[in-house]
Amino acid sequence: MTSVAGARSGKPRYLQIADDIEEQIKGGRLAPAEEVPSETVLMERYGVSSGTVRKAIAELRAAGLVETFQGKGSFVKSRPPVTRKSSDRFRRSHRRAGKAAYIAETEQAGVKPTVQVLSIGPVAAPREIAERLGTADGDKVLARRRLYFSDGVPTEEATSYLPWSVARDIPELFEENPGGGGIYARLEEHGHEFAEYVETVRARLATKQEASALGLSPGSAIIHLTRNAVTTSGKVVEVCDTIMAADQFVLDYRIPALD
Amino acid sequence: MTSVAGARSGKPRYLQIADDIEEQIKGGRLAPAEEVPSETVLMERYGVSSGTVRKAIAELRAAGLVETFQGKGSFVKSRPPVTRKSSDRFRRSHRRAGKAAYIAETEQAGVKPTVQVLSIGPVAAPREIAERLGTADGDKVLARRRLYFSDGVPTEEATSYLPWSVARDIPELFEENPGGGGIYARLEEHGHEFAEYVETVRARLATKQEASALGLSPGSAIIHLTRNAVTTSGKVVEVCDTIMAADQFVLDYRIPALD
DNA sequence: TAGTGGTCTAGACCACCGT
DNA sequence: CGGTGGTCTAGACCACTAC
Repeated sequence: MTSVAGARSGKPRYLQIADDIEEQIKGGRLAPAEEVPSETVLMERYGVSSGTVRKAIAELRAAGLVETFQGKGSFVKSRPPVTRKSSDRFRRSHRRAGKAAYIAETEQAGVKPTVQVLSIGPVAAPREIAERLGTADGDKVLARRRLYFSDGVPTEEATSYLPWSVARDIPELFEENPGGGGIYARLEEHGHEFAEYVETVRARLATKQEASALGLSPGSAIIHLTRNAVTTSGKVVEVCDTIMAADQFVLDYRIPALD
Repeated sequence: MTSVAGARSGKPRYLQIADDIEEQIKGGRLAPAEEVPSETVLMERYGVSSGTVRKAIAELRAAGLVETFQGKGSFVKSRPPVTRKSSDRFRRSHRRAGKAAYIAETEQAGVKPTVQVLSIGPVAAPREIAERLGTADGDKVLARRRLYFSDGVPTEEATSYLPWSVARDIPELFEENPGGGGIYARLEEHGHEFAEYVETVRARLATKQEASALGLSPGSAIIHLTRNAVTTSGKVVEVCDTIMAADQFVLDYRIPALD
């Protein structure tokens, strides 16, 4: 019956509560990784019902300030270090030094990189991938799916697609560890000399699957990067499709001035 | 008392409802700009209470499929055309043809571009901008803030910063319309020959201000792009800071293979 | 004034986590 | 087991829109 609620001061109660907790976080009174008071406690403290508290927490989650775990509670997010993806990470000199692109760039950021291979094997090429590879929709391609971690935190899920005609001759591409310098080094050893890489960047909200794969709260932003590796003969020998947690990456690109 | 609910088939009811409506949209049974049935109707149709219907609609809103207006209803979003930002948009030939970068790229996408100048004038350089320009924090710089529209829909808010020492000699930079080819054409006319542009891409959720400036629902993803314009003498003569609606842009970059 | 979405209540049961 | 968050109900009142 109450009703009461609503716009005592213009602003919805759940936003007032969210703002209050946000200030406590930003003011340091709630430290990173610390547990936010439970819903029961907050209901009593603010004199509201469960639904209102839950909307407030949902607001904080959407803002990326807390994450919640069923049965455990809500916790202040610790802001993880940013990994900078700079556009010189594909230099041959890195590969000659035995470093794949991911290792080269994250080491630079002072983060310990690890990789987990999720699957390697033939698949039917999805439409967009086939278009980029210049093959037909559904053609057999080699897919290498892997998950990258920075200091143990999953940050990036990447799938490389290679035309079967290219991949079948290079046995290392079917190994979990393709050897020093990564798959690009192996491709160059087999006569595929790279001329350029073309990257396409999109950003959007994470789907449920992506969020859980990267350990994100639903509603987080992700960067979707697709890269074509183009050889001097103009052939696309690899397409890499990557989903990254947006808050952990900054992408740098240099564009030469042209006429 | 009921309770009932919960996991009849593993999946929460509100997600089932959201999925059902999503299929109706993707299957074309709910056309773009069409009104989604009202909450009252949906409550009856699915036999659930208001809260459940509201969560389902919230899910669709988060996925960017519908937008809702208080007192009017929820409507299927018409998917606006994607503007592709390709990395050759700074070619001099575009400028010689009298086209600024934004015009060149959106025309290509078949969209009618318009620009609204929000402000032009001296400001104290924010820290990150000063760093990029190579001046001191708080130095006087010329700021040009403008809002870009595609087919009348706000899509991008950009602020250009130029060192005062560069800007003061070029009167056109203080005009709303800097003339054919945009400010880059004027800078080149005054002896600043560009060597390269360095772009930094970030993605995150929109703040409240950004969301309202771009007409987005809060919680939408945005792309934050910052560009340095570097001359052949190595000087940064402009820094452009841009906030874009993530669902309206795809960024393309070409990275030459280097040793 | 009738209909819409926006907020809120005071409960309920479920699923998960720790002890 | 008790505590946590996750889902849901069946209402209520408020604010806005359209007629």
